[in-house]
Amino acid sequence: MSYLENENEEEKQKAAYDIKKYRTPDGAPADIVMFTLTKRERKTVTKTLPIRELKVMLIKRRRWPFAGKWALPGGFCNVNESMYGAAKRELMEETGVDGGHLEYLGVYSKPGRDPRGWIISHAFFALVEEWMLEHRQAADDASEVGLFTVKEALEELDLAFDHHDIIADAYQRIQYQMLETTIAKQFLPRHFTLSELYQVIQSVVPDFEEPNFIRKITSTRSRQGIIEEVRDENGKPLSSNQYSQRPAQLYRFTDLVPRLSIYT
Amino acid sequence: MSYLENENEEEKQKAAYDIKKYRTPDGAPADIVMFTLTKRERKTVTKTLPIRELKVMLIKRRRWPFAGKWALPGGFCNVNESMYGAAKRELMEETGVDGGHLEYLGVYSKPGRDPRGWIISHAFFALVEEWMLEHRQAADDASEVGLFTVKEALEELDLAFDHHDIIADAYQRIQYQMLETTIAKQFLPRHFTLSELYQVIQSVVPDFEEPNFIRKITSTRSRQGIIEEVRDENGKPLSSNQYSQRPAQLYRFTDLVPRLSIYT
DNA sequence: TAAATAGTGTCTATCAGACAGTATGAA
DNA sequence: TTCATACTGTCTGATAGACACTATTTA
Repeated sequence: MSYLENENEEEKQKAAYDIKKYRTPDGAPADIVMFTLTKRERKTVTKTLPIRELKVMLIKRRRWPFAGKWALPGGFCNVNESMYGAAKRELMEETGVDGGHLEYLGVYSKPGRDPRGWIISHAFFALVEEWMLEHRQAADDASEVGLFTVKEALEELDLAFDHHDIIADAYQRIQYQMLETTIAKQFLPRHFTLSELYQVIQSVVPDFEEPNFIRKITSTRSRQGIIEEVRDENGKPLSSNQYSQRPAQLYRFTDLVPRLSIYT
Repeated sequence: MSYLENENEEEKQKAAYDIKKYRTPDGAPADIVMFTLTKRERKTVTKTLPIRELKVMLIKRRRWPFAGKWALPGGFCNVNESMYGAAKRELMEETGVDGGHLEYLGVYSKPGRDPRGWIISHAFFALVEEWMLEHRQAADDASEVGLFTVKEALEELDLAFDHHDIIADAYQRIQYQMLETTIAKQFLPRHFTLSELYQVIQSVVPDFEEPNFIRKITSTRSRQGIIEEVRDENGKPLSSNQYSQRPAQLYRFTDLVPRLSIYT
């Protein structure tokens, strides 16, 4: 039973509604902070871990506004898609790949942030693999593509719009998530050694230090937990000596979603 | 040095830019999930804790669309304010109070979510005190105001728009935050007993159970930590027998921001 | 054999978890 | 005195953190 007296009243109100009575936004783009963890083999005598560095992908704007400045890749949302859909489409256009981790970051709506008008931007962050960024085709409103360390992007570049703030926020978010969730798996092969895991964490959260890392993660939490040893069909532990002389046990993430609490 | 050949080129591009080339959104409202923890004294012989219940404030819509249905309070963002500013203004209009915890939740943009057109909604959640909701004045597009338990709101009411999803997401978020951050302080007086804290946590996260709660929180983490005993000017511990026969030690939250990690 | 990384032994202090027992003040 | 709530004692097994030690491979 409707609150309105009758259907007729509803129709009348609907007809009287004027969507253009107030000023409306001039656009709602999705901007994406695309993080990748580069992996560069070291040319040393002995086997060793590759150098991993967290980088962010930027494009140089060709047009007004902020022509010539580095900016986040992004594009306007269409009427028939959700913001997440727009971001997914953008990510696909930039990488040519439909995959990877894509997550909403927040809204950026400070008045005056875009000289084109009232533009409410939606930031996402994506975790992609390095090779995904190589197939990129220069889009219409962009020219060069660059991969920068987060430090470079935040401290050395003169970024377009409020993209400096967005990248800073995204960096903070990814650091939290690296420690509180299992997103490390986005940056690792399916099977990995504990040194690799440790290195991945450190390359995203430089302050992270845990002298007894292996001991700790293999003893308690993880054994009931978030990672597990990889074994072959006979139950024999699998190891790899790709990055070390002595072969190291391989691990994989389980599907367990860790829940943290400050009260337990 | 500019990427453009000269200032003239920039002016030309700017003049040629047509903001109305594409269809633009019809509005960007901020909708607020206002949580409050009601506190009802029990009429018992002996002193006891009040009953606390997590509730959400809804208003009954008077106009099309969804006239007669319960909905989140909210309103459209203006061109000269940020989304957060719009939410803050809404919160002020609804409660008459400029305070409390207000936090961004996310964007809701599924095509067709609003029959008025292309309306991209921004959800916030607020933690307010019960008395703040009493001074509310009926706004133009709303009539009744209601306080519902989250369970009622999610399971029994037929809500407007996609507000069911929004409330569900907000509920999940507040549950995480209750366990991972110190937002419990938003629901407690400045000085509180550990039973009160325990009760607040449980009223937001019903599954939370910790038999040795007092022991745990007073021994380790908290002693270096998130809460501390309240003492008078002579260093004598302060206690309260407001809710119990035997007076209980009072505590307060410190300014420490807890950092959790699955790897330590 | 030396070098490099992986992993274990071992020790101590602390913590978790259980549960019985004591303390305080109101009814 | 009884009752309700607030603690404390005490025990066991697990964990954290440090650091020396052993293991496995390559050069």
